Amino acid sequence: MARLTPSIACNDCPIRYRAVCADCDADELAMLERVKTYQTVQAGAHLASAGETLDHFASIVSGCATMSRTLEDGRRQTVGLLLPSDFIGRPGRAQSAFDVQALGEVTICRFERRAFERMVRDTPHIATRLLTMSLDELDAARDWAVVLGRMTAREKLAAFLVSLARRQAQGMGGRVSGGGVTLNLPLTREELADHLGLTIETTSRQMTALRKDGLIDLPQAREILIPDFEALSAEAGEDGDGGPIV
Amino acid sequence: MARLTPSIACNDCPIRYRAVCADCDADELAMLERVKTYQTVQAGAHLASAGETLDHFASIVSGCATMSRTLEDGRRQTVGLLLPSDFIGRPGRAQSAFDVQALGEVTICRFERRAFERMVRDTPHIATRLLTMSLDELDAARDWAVVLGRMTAREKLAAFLVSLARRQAQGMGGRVSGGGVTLNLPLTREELADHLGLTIETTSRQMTALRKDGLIDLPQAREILIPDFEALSAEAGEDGDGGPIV
DNA sequence: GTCGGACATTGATCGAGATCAAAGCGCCCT
DNA sequence: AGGGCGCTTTGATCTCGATCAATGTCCGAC
Repeated sequence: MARLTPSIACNDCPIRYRAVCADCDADELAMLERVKTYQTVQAGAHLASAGETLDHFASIVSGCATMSRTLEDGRRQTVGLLLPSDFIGRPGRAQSAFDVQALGEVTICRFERRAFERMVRDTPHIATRLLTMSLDELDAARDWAVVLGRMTAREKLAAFLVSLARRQAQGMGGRVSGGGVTLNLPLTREELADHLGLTIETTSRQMTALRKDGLIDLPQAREILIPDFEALSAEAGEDGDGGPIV
Repeated sequence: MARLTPSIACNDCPIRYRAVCADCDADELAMLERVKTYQTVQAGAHLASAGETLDHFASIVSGCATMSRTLEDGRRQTVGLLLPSDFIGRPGRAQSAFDVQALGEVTICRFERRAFERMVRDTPHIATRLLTMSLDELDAARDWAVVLGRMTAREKLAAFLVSLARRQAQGMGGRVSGGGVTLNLPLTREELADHLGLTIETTSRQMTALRKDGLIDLPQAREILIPDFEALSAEAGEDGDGGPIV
């Protein structure tokens, strides 16, 4: 499975700015500092809509958002989960290809479009970084296509929990202790189902099945404890190449 | 659905080099011309294997290849179809994330890795172009995830045929005449099934169903005639935003 | 020609997940 | 406390696509 690379993000957001700019002149980013604005939106708010023209880029500071498409008859598929430090917007594209919707309260850091693109143009290594980020997302999207196309409901759920655990551990949003991992599930069962390409009922049933089989514990519906990370990874059909959680 | 942008490709390959380099100094690409080599491989040949370290990039000159992953138990999912002018390899990544396999006889144009990356580094607008290409692929991968996650077998097949028709028309590999479109299907039913996330039997049955419903004609198993492109698009759940075939 | 093998179609049956329906559980509000 | 609402779980049944099995078609080798 793909590993994600640190995103472009702001200096005093609690994010991985240094990683981006270790080899970057402070001056080159000063411009961004001048135009950035913080914004906090409530659960359900649309950060972008498919086809909408955006005048800004953003990175997620806190909270969680989904990228999804809804078909005319109401079927919805989530194509990506955005966590803190993830980037919203596509350099060179004014239009969003998918809906981006806040799950809970979300704080983003916005950059005015023109300023951001000027910086990209004038700072070659930022362009390289953006390319790397895009390729990571591409790998992740294709990995997920394999899950959607060929895995069973149980495997889909296990694969999602494993990947979320890895990302939360990476972003320090989760706790790892003695082989056990605690996950805060930022999605409702419905949002989860939309990501897995399942119905809410099947998702709930598989969650119960994993619990009964001792692979996860559910102190609360939205809090998941993984006692044996390796065991859950095995359910996701991983042969171990995904690496440990930390 | 996503529109693809012309790829990086070689000068005298019958591809869209000019589009790439309209604003490019001939000198900047001369280096590539010196290191490029053509290679023709037979059906089934692996152009890359997941995890394998690649010392080159390539673009497809003729023929067709798939990007896929095979699970340990043999389940396979194709995550992308590579047609002439499509690019193989990921700048900045030495390893391939997926298997790339030739479907029929395939000719590629190879660029030595180091030379290519040097050119990317020294030619900012090439980096921008690569970013654009990656974002196109990202859109395409996410679009396909929606198909895999939420569409019925019939819709999946229709969606694939429509997108293949668009790409072949774009690449002049297909003929458009009086509303009717002829497609050369470069895939066997099995390869098609692996792309659609279905079995070979279901794929075949849906093909027959579309034929019986007059949406396609099948003079031969691998030749598909689309009498009414709009009608087939509608089967794919498109509301018309995908645009016409030409 | 006809043999053999790869590819494709069709039929019969099965089963995972969808659908329809009903509780159960938190939690806020009055 | 009790009512209402959103989220979750569980149960009963149905259906689409998978699976198992057979047959058909094309094409190249001999």
